[in-house]
Amino acid sequence: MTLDELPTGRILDATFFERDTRAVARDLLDKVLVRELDGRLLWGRLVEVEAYLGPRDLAAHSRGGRRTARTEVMFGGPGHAYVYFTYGMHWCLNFVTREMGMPQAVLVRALEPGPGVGRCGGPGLVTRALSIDRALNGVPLRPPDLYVVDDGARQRRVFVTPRVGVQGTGVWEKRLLRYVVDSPALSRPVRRKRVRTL
DNA sequence: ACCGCGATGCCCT
DNA sequence: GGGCATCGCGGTA
Repeated sequence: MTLDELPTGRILDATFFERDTRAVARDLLDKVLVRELDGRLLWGRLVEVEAYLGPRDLAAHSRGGRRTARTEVMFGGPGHAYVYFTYGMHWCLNFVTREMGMPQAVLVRALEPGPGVGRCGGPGLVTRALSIDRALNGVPLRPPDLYVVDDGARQRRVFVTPRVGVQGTGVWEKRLLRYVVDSPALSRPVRRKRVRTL
């Protein structure tokens, strides 16, 4: 087996995503995100994600049950991509979780990049490296565009921290909803003092 | 190491 | 008009 072979295995389907969002986030770590584009395969191993818990989560786009053109795909059921634009230049990729009508999601923050894939140490870098933009908003997480594979790799120890860039939301900015495994590809390194094991 | 800030455009209880 | 689930650079140390 060569290093540039795509890891193969079971593709995670909607039943995987139709669960507690924190459990989905944790279980996604060390799975492989695959992007197919013009017959090319771009992939990376998930090492950093965040859970966004819907209407009551003041840091979520769907806080207060906001249902707008932007948030609409989060209401559409599990196993779809939610892609949004921020800071005038970055796209961010999420996986929609929970049953239809429950607007929750997991934000993809970092990957260990596969061969030929650029740095993925941050949500804007992930989408740039994998050519993900608004064209993928709402697509189902299955071939031929975008999907997640369980290649059987054993999951490393999981750490939890507060979410990045979440401020001014009271208790929500302290909650441990960022899930990481210790990897050089993280957007911010695991610092023992600020991290708990899950 | 940390901190500040500019870029840039979309969203909007 | 104000804020934003970001990034990279430049300054100070």
